[in-house]
Amino acid sequence: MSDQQTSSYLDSLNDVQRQAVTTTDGPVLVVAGPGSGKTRVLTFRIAYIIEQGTAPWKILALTFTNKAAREMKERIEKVVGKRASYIWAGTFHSLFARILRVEAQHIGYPSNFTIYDTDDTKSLLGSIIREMNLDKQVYQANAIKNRISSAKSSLITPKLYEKNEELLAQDKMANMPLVHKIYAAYVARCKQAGAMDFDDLLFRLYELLQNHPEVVQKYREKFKYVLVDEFQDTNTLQYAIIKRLVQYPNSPRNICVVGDDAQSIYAFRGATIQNILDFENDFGQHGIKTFKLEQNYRSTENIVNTANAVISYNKRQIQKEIWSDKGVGDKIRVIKAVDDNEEGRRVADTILEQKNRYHLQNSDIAILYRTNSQSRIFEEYLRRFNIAYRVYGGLSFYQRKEVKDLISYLRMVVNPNDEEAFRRSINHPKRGIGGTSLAKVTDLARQQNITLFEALKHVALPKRTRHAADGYIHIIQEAQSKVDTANAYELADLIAKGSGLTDLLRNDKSIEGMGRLENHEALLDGIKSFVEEDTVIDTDTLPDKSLATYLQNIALLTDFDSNEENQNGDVVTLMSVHAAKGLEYKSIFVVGLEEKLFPSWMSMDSMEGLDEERRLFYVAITRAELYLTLSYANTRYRYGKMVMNEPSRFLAEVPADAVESTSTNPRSADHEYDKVARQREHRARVTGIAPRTRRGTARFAAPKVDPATFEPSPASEVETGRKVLHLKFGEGKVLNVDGGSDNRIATIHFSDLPQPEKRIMLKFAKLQVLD
DNA sequence: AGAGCGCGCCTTTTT
DNA sequence: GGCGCGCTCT
Repeated sequence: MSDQQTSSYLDSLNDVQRQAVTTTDGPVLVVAGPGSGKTRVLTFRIAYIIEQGTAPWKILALTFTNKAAREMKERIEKVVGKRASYIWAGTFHSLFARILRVEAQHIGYPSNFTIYDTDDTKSLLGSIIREMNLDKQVYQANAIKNRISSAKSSLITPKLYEKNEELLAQDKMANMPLVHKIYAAYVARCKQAGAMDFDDLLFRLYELLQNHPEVVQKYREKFKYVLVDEFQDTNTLQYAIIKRLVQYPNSPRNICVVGDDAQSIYAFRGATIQNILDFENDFGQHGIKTFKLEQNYRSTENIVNTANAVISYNKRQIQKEIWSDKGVGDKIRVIKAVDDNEEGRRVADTILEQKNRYHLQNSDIAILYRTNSQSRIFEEYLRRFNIAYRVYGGLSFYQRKEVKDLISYLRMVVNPNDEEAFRRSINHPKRGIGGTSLAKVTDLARQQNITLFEALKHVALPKRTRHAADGYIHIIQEAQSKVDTANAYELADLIAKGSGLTDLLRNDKSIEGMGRLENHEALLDGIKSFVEEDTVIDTDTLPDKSLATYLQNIALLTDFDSNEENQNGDVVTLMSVHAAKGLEYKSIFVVGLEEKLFPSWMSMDSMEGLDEERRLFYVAITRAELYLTLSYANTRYRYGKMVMNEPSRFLAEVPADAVESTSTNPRSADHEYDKVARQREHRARVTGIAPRTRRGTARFAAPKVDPATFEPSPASEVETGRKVLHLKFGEGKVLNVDGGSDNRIATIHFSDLPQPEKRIMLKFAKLQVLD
């Protein structure tokens, strides 16, 4: 790459940023305030390392969300080109899962292991608690899940737990002395099922690196540069893994961590800002360099000063001075509403007003709340005001019941040991295998130490039930027999029809039922587009379109990630403050600023809890570029009961001179609107049909090309220079074809796309050669 | 074995 | 105010 290009992006940085980018060797700590260009530093740093001659696949960049990773890769690609796709950039969970699949045999797991999500974990814990004859009111699956999760995050195995007086005492206090037994059983059952939960993806990797010198050696040699984003949100376990990778004799210790103690908001998940302090100790004697990014390029002075004032109420923090030169800006507006309905209406009303007055797009605006359940009321009023919106978080697409039902069958096909998938699919659709039969199956499985699926094959059952069981076994095995030849969509289609799931949903004519069918079909569409149109992403691992690969891909997706291609609509964003981290909007509404809600009642009994809530408020405020509106309601409905709320203490911490003095409440909504709204509300109450929310709708793009006239050509005809048509991406020109004869990959330029260049596997893609 | 009904829990935040 | 689970009746 030319010096010119190098200097052009380095020139766009300020002094500290540039030093943070070019100090590539040895340990580096970057303390980055909000809006200080942290992502720019990270991406330019990686680009710079590549330009200095390091191969992209020797760089490991760890983030917390897929979105952050994707954004980083895209921005690096703009500087260094397609080489960027070889960088190991991704979330802790997804990259570690990738390594674990390769190394699975070392730890006695199949490489096709299942990833248990939160529901699977809770359900398995429920089974264990039931089998141990414990009172589930006392032993709550959720609480135990958290105990186990934090044990794993602190590197405590069941064996260590059993010997840990402090943990045992805590459990006794909570009247749950047998948690350690449940923990041990849970780990054993996961292993037996060939499954890992989210924490296992970290913990098992840690154990792998700990116990297998040749494996840790391999990855130490592989990763010459390690970068960690949002370091303040790492937990002990994550930091332990990082250290394992970079702390060894004669290591260059090329590690760069970027974080902001003021934005640490995941302590509840075991994250600890202690890691930042420890980092300075752990790497202190190896010439650690610290850079503080203190200039905020995002927000007006009013917003930055408010944020500074608020965070100063926290005791422990790394000293820094965040400043802005973007001008004073508008004052902060506070909306005081009598109840949650009025809050919803006034926020929607203010959004309209801002759109008019400042010429804002919907996409310039976000509403942030403490708990996902608060979204409903805003959805309602935005809909009434005809403002397009999108809700992030809450139930993700892949957590919907009807989606999980089909996926549980697919999981059985890939990993028949998967206990939770078995339990979920065995009697849904109903085929007459209820509790009694299942108990027989479970008994046999325990007796002979075989999986539930194996036990089902051999257990003695009444004739009718046997027949039903054979039907279930047949459909799973039929799919299994094709697993090596059929792609994910062919198998999913076979299962959807063969299991009776599609028919079951088709026969449900209720409104909810139709929504479920829609989601079921959206899932199948999604699998289809995975098979037909997916581009090459993981160049490192074997790219293929198998069901196993599909399941691996979706296991770690959140609501955020499932629809990046076509979410560019002009919509107002609604999400929790946690989900908003790293994002920015011209106008931000932080709502529900009430005691017991924000700060949450759960964290109000401790200083640490309150400090974390305050950091959360800090994160919320600092998302705003130009306009910040805070709102609260005196009363709101909770569990259908009206509760009174004091305004949040955080409101009192906002400097008075930053707030609009004339409390210019937005004029109350006009009467015409109110009348319509009331009528609609009345109708909803009478019919019992709630207005449909937008959450349940399908999110997969319609093809740009008319499928009726589309005629795919044989892959062999796709050659460099050819003009081709792609169902989803439209017309494109083949720039290059590489890869072996069996695995040809074409680089195609689609002029209609924001990111025109796609790498497409010819084996699966359907392309029509035009000339 | 399944349908129907009532009870109780729920709401922090996420990979 | 809604959902899931378990109990009861068929």
